[in-house]
Amino acid sequence: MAEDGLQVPAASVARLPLYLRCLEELCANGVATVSSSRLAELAGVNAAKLRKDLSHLGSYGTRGVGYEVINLTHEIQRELGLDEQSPVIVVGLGNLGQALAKHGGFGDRGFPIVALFDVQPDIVGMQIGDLVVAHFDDLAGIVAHYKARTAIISTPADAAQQVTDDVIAAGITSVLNFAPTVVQVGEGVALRQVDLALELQILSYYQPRSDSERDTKLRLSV
Amino acid sequence: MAEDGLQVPAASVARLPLYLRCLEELCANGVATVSSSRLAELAGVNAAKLRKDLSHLGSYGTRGVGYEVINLTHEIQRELGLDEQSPVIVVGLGNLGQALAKHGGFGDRGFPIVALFDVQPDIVGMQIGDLVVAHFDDLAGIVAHYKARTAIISTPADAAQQVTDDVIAAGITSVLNFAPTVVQVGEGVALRQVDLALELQILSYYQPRSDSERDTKLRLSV
DNA sequence: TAGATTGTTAATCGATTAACAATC
DNA sequence: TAGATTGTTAATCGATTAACAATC
Repeated sequence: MAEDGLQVPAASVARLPLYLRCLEELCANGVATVSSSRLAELAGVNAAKLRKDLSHLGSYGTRGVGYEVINLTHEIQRELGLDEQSPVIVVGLGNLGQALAKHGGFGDRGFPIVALFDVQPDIVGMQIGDLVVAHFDDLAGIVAHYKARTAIISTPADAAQQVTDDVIAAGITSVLNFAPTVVQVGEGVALRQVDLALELQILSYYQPRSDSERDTKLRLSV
Repeated sequence: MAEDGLQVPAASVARLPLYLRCLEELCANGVATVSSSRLAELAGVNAAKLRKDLSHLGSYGTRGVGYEVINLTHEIQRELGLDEQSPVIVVGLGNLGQALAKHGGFGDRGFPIVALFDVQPDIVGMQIGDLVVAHFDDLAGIVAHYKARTAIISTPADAAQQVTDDVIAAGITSVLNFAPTVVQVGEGVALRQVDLALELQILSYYQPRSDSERDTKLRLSV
């Protein structure tokens, strides 16, 4: 139960947004009630794991029936702290940063992008979507004005640590780093790192290879 | 030892590209030898974990000395199957797809993007970087021509499953899905899914909150 | 009631980490 | 040799899953 102050295990926390996405799709399709086995199928996970994950939030299902879609949606949103909108800033407006800034998926899910920052003279002042890129020197005032707590870092690797330090100094407490380098943050700051090329390198290991001396790791479907 | 055909644990596989990135940075800085504790520090992981991960590849360190940077780089590349370039296709050239297509980081790390596909009349024919967007109807021939085995899916959610099925039918065996929906693949196909907004929702849980009835989960640094 | 499905238990599995013998 | 660091052991920790009593 959330009221107990018990932590939800990290592996469960990482799956809750996935369930949320599936629930929202069910809701959009007019489905009112869903069983753990059906929701697990949609999310691509084991049904027992899903029930275990949900049990950390409390008992919101009905035995013999399932979960009420709208109710469970709200409980997961509450647990994740998605009750209110969280303004987000983006630092580094190269190709990826521009795409992230124009990407509607953040605002749709409670994370409106409110400000963009760069230092390049040819990028500062550029209009991207509804926003104009500000100079990184103006960070502190703008972050304070919007009460932004979350930053997306999409700078080159060699700038990422300094930018991270600076946004934290300006009041940011959640950092999503897309720069291909490890950044360090102190306690009290939440951090996730996404490296797009790294994902392809992980996939490479599982790619069936016949040319190598190693046995094929996955068989093609029968 | 890789020659034994023993599988490297999934958690270790997911970290090997991270070590690789750190090693390449060390190499660029002219560092010839590195200890597990230094490399672990750069990668942001525990040193014992790093040594355990590397032990699955074989014994490539020297006690009392450390690891030779170039040698270890090659061993990790070999283990991941990064010996040769892997041509990649991108399907769905919206904001994100365009950014991924222009993103130099893939080609730099052995994954040159060789073809782009969409179905929208205003996108097919568009030049993005060095490439022109092809129609998805021409998928099979182009995949065969480039011998592409890896696909990046950046379509809307409602198209992702059909696109995934089609690229697999065309010969793709590794799929990196950015569409915000779960896609299912059969055996013999490797799959990873990245949902950008989902990362922000996970961060939200760990964001210190004083307004909630729940205790703050992380303290601000002392 | 009978059928269905949750919430939880307990067993298993896999990942992490400190410690240290091996050894350069 | 003495100091340093790997590779591995073993203990611990956390995650997964099948099974089923509880119960709608």
